Amino acid sequence: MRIQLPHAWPADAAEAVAIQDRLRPLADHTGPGPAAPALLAGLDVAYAGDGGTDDLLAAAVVVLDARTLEVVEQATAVGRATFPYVPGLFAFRELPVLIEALKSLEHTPDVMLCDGQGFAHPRRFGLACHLGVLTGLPTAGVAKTPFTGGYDPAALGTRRGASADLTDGGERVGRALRTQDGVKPVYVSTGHAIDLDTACRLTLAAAPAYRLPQTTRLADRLSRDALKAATG
DNA sequence: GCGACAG
DNA sequence: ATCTTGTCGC
Repeated sequence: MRIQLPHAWPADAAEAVAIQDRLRPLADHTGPGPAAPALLAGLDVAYAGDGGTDDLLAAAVVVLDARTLEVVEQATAVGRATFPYVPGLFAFRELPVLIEALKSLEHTPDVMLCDGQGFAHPRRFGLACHLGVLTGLPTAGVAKTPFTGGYDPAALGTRRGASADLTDGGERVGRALRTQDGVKPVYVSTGHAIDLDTACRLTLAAAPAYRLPQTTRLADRLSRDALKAATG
């Protein structure tokens, strides 16, 4: 797919925050998004380093048949970090190499599931929102741990499909979603061009057997393999 | 002021 | 994210 990283890239945290504030209004959180997507994409990045600016990064994108969850296409890209890891500015670290991997994709996914937050972010503009705005494609964030916001554990059922609102400052920012019976929930939030119900429904459909959706699992494995191949 | 903090 | 053995449980 053809996409381009913005020419201007932040030199520091203040500039990065300014960019998030400027792009935030462009994210659509009402959807409805793809009701029956044919292609799901999963993205992840593996690192070799301490979280600093010279870490080696390996990005991976997997495109799955939404119905069978079989791999249709996959791509990787390796590069150096352009930004240190800063909570809340996570996207500036991973986006460049993720975009590179996406460029070599022949298929255009109907929705992309990101490893991290979307709207459930201190400035309501997590990685999934950023990637959605840059690509124009529907995106959702599926994080392994919560970031901004909290939920009432007592309100979260123990069975697969159970969920509880993630709220932050009285605002609903996402949902804690149980993808397997008795397993820790994942934290879903909207990225762009999708609504929370659809994001949760697709996440659940992509996670028929394990806690994490197959998109995330395969992208995670592919990114590690790519990093290992680049490192030796 | 202090602690917490997606990956 | 990454560093990592054994171990509890189905």
